Amino acid sequence: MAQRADEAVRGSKGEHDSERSRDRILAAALEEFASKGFEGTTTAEIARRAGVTQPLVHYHFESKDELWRTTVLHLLDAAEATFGGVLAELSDLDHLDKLKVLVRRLVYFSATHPEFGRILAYEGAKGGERLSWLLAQQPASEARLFVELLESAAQEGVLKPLPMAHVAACIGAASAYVFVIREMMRTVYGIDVDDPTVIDAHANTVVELFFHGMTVEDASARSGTKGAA
Amino acid sequence: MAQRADEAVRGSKGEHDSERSRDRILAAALEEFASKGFEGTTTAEIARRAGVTQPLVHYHFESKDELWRTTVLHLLDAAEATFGGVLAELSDLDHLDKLKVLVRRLVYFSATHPEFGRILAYEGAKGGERLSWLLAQQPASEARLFVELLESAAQEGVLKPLPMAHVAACIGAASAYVFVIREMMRTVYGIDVDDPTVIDAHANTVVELFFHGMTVEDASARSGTKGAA
DNA sequence: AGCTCGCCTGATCGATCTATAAAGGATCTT
DNA sequence: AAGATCCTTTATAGATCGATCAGGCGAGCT
Repeated sequence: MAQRADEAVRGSKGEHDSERSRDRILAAALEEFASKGFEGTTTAEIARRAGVTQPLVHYHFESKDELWRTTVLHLLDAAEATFGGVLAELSDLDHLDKLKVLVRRLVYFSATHPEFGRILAYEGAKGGERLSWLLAQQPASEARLFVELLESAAQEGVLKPLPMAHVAACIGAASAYVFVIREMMRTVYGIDVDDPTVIDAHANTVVELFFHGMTVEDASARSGTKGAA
Repeated sequence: MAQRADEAVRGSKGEHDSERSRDRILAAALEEFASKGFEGTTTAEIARRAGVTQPLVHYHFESKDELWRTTVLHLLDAAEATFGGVLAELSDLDHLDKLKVLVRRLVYFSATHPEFGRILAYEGAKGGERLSWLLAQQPASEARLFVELLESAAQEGVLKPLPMAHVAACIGAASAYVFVIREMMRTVYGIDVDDPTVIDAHANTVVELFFHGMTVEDASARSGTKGAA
């Protein structure tokens, strides 16, 4: 119709915008799929948000399903960029320090890519083909790798003997959830999870909670108890 | 069509089944809304799952929206049954014990009513009228009450000075998430979150993690470190 | 200039969506 | 036995869904 928004902004350069349109559609799809789930998302709304017509979505992406998979692959690329090779980079550290870095990175990733947690919650709840496909891409094996690291640390004696799959799930949940339920955090607590200060505070809180607990244990005056505002 | 399933089971008694149908629709709606979100759910699928025809859904509930609200109200009733008056019941305990009981109850509620966490994640991500309505029913104020309890404990010196809204969010997330992403826990870790043993293990893990942390702190041989299988 | 190729749009199809209308049948009242 | 009431169904309206198709338009090649 009338929404083309920035055609004029690009000016008379007349450069290709095929890539441009495709990217806009992908970005719009990410928002839509993350906030309404697969079934609740319509290609028409994606197109509207991207400022293109609905058939163009099917020109660039064969089907709604393929668009979803492409969207998720982009998210997984971002995850790869954040976590890829991190274990090699941290190979000099002991298990505990390794875990701390990983947890902070997980919080950071969740804050910058809350859509991942949302899609995971959405698909992880009901199962089905899309979940199987998603997990088969790699995150399942990476999750198990994280569990193995926890178990190594436990065998080493630096972590308590806990069911590490549960621990991993708890850490993942605590890291991601506040960013997943963005609007609720704002409404209930008045917290803006996009605020970098808030992200730091959350990372500090998660690390402190999971590594040392929230209880003040007698007289142990640990050093790094920096609970931000 | 042909799905009436249990008409014969009821036998010749000829009792009213209006209540029966209504309840079946509500139960079906709960499953559907929780697993596909509001937009992704169709009244036809709810009817199919309940074994009734689609117009009957609109006979018992004015609209899809009203059906959603009624469904959520039922969930909130269950929450009220689990948490209502619990603070009075625990008024003799100190803050730390109070919190431990509350956390265990939260895990239990999340395990028996995973739909609540799913709907909360779904609506809490995107905001909007339904989220506002949901929060206005009461859970927002109860969440703040929980935060206040945490803050009291901190002022008393038994908890560390942490941003308690974050702590509350972490506890809620860690308690509920494994049950929310039921299918994913099964696929990735092979854990069946419906197993009572697993629920207990999770409660133990959450309490241990949040109160004392997962790190083995020097020589402190705490008593209650019962990490299940 | 004419042709081709890639990007994009308008028109539209069949399926499915929420919701309504009309009527069938069981039960109860009188 | 007739009528009223409640629960339920079939039929269907009007909107919207994912997807297809034919055509338009601009850039680049010949």
